[in-house]
Amino acid sequence: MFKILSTTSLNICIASLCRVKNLKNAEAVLIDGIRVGILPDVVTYNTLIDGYCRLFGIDSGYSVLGRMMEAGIHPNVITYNTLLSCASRYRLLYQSLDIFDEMLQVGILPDVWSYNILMHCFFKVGKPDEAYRVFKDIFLRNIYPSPATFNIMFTGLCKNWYTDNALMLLRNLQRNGFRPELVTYNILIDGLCKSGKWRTVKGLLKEILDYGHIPNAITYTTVMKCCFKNKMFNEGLEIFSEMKAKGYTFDGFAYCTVAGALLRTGRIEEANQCMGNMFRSGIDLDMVCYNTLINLYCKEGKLEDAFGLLDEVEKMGLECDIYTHTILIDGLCKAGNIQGAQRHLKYLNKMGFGTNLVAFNSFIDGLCKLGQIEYAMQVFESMKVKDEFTYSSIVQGLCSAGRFHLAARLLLCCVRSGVRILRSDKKAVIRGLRFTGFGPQAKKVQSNIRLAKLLHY
DNA sequence: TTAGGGTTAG
Repeated sequence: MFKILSTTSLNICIASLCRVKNLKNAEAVLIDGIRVGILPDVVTYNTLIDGYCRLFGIDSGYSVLGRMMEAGIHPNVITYNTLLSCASRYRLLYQSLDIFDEMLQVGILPDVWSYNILMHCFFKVGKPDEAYRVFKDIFLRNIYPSPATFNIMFTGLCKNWYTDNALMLLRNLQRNGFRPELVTYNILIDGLCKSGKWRTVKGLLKEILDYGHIPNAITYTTVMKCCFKNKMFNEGLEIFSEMKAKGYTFDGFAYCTVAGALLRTGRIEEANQCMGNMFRSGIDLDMVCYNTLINLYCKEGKLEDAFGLLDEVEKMGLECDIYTHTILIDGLCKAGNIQGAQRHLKYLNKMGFGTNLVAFNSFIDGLCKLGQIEYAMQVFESMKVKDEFTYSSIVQGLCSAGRFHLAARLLLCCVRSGVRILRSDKKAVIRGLRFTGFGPQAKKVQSNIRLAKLLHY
């Protein structure tokens, strides 16, 4: 057992308990310490504030701050940054701004971390312009930026689809002597991959080497996923082999990327082999690995195994997430078990996951494929948010039911709102209208779609 | 105290 001899050892002990979310014991250690004359300091309380914030949210963090003040210990910049990062984690922008103000009011000067966290928060809530203002503010106030300042900026720009701006910023900074870290390149490569800018990615991969960086497991996984996305399957699998040879498959990331791509393209047997290799490699499996395994069982039609694994995972104390449940709902729909899927959708809601577009899309698709178009339409109309998947399933469902006019209306509505459609959906509607004797209408739909597309692009 | 890769639907 760890012996508490000083405030430092008290802090180390409390920090390790907070890390494993054991706040009860952390509090007990604090009381024991005080009893034997080892008094807590600002580090002790900052650690506790972080622990409470992570487990129970910002309000409980503030109540620890109250206790801290009662104990006569003054908060410092780290105390406020901890509260700030908690607010940012929950995307509470206005609370973040309040904390920033409060910090100034109590006479604590925000440091580069405070600005970094605030900038990150603006990006998270989809306000890149405001984030950029914070970024500029750092320089205007003569605060020395940290490497994270730039990386948060690049991540935010890429995640908000401003990859061109991110690249321009990189070039500007480089002209002023900025030397990008490997992390910076990984962020940009991921953003560019997701925007389909494969040629620029290739250029950056060369540049990494010019700077003397060695691409790591993250670089490889990012590029491998990009290959799969661009239907460059063999190239992706070659990268996977290279990763194995280099010892970069020490966790589940690469295996799950490969298995996910194989499952999406119907290569079930190969996905099975890939997951088997992951198992045999003896790496620690996390929730994403289990989700991929559950997905594999569902795709193989082994629903019992999928639910059995769900039970096992829960018994192990791992927390199932929105992916787990969506995979299961899709599995149930594909197996024709609509009632089961409906039950699971309700369960999802009960568990506080909120409405999930992907799960509802799976449900609508399941209903359409089973010919329950009336029910599918009811669900469709009740959905506030719809995307290309929702429209695609319902249009195909309506076509299968011979309701081509309604399918055409929805298809047009979809294109007019800027949502892209599959060529197969358009084909099904046009062909259906023609074959049922509505040739002129089919032509009109075709030209309307063309016009809507022109107006949008 | 902040930043990078993997898992869901047509």
